[in-house]
Amino acid sequence: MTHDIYTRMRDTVLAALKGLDPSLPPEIADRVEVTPARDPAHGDMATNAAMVCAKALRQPPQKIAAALVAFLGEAPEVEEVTIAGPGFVNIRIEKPAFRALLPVILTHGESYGDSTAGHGRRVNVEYVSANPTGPMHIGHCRGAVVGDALANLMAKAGFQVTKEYYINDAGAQVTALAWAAYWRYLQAIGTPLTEEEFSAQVPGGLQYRGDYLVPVGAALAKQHGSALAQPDLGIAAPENWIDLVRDATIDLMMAEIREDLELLGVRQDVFSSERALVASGAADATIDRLAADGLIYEGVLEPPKGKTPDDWEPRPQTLFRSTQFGDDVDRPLRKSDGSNTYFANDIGYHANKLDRGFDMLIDVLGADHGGYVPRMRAAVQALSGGGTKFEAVLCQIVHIMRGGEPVRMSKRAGTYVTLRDLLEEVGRDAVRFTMLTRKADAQMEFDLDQAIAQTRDNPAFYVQYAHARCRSVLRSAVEMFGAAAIEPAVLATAPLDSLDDESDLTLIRRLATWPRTVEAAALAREPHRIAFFLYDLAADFHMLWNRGRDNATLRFLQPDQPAETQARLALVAATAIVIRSGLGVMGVTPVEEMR
RNA sequence: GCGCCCGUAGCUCAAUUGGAUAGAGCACCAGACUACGAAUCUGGGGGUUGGAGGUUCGAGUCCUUCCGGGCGCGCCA
Repeated sequence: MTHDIYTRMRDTVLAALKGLDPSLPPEIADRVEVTPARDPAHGDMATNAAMVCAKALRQPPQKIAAALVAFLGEAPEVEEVTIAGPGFVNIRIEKPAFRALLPVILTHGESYGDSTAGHGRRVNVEYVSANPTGPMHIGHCRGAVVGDALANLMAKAGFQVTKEYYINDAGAQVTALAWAAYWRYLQAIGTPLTEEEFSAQVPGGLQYRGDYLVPVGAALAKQHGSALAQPDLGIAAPENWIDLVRDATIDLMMAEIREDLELLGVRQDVFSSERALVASGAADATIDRLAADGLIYEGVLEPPKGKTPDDWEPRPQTLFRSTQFGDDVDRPLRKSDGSNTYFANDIGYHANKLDRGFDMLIDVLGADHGGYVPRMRAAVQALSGGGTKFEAVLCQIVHIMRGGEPVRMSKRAGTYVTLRDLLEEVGRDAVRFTMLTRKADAQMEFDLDQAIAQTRDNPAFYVQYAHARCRSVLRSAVEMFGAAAIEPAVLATAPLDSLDDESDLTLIRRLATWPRTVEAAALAREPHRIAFFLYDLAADFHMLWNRGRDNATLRFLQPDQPAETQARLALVAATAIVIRSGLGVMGVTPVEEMR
């Protein structure tokens, strides 16, 4: 049986509707929902059933509502049922039914809130996937946190999740990286060349001038001496060193990135290399597969309407018929030098994921890749025959704010903020929590002052503080009554009738919405909802705590009232469990104390 | 020019995916420490949800159209 009392009530409502008309169409029944009441004056929950079913049952909503009132009024745990507005049915639940949730939470621990909504479907969540051309920066951070939390969330909601990182280690950018690392190598062995002289010799000029490659150059020098250079320490023929330098540099950069991910608390299950994929011929094989289905052709694209690039010239290209699957234009797969476009390789990669048997592929991307989504969706649809869903979660840009002013990101001005800088200044927990306080697809301002603040306007702090307070109470309880007093199994048997204050019940009702919050957030792919839930839960708890100052009977620990104390400890322990569970989804530490 | 995303209190953002009187925090004003943690809490003012139409029992949410911002638009990834 589900732990979600709203789902249970919905089942009861559906049973009532079936009683009215056994032939109620499933698509109508699907629209019936039982939701927590927004206003406590309306009761505890409400259903739209009467309005939704009016047409199918050929009866006015009021009449259906009246029938529901009669039926639900007899249902167990129901205290009162009323009709409101155009046909809402408001339901008030007996308090013991809500209180009964506490033993459930205490018994199940953090698995309370787990859902089976995912039906064990195999999902691949790909995120971060930064080029290994430098350390991670703020731009990567949001995608990393959102992807990681989304994966955790979907796992909790009953999906079988694989976390994946796609290493973009093929193409022109890593060649440019190799040249940049080679420059640092030449410097390390004392080349007479100046940076400008060197740059003039590099195809496309020297990129990646950041000093993070200095250690790479030093490592190459240590291992190879001057063997990779000309005898005069000038530039040797690229074919003699470029593969070696590129491989070594990518390895070192990836090691760096993995370290950054570790510091951020992100651990992916699978790292896939674009270069390995290309080398295996997977991309070309996939193109052949599409060609066999008649989805590849040589053609000439029209220039974009209204804005023709200056250097536009009609050009025959190898194209994928993505328009057959809803894309705006067909997409090129080969560059003029015959090599694959990024898209072609990415098709190969997604085919690889399909071969691994996933039912669903989710890419967490930067919003600047939004235009890329339709073509990838088209490719996955073509390759899977529509059997596998492709989704993208787009992350909008993050603006860093300090002292009310935006921090301009500039490598030259030295205000470039790496992920490591951010973590050192703000801390992992605050970074992760703050990144999840906005819908992914909305621009956000990351206020450094706020993220460091130890006050209510820092949600990370506020929620962690609530958890710390819970643990503080439980520690005190151990001192007062012994360790056995806070054993979940013991607390689960506590008599709970004394939990009768409005703030007690508000907190319990909040705990009751945890399962549906998890499920809804997972199905909407919106991990930020967990952050908001926890913030509200923390607020309920802090409020109850302070009520105890005015009203001693609401204090958690009352040495002369063991029964009441036990009930309150059950509430505190259950709250701590749910906070811990939610923070677990977000990848934030549930701290024991804040001192 | 076309496509996608967005526009909600002075500011930063929510809104149970079409539900009832649109909610929090910050800022502002007024209050609460004899406490198990006052790093907290209580109360107050603040809104034509960018504008205008439409769909229906019901719209911040869906459709149309303007205005304003972001991103993208053939061999970058």
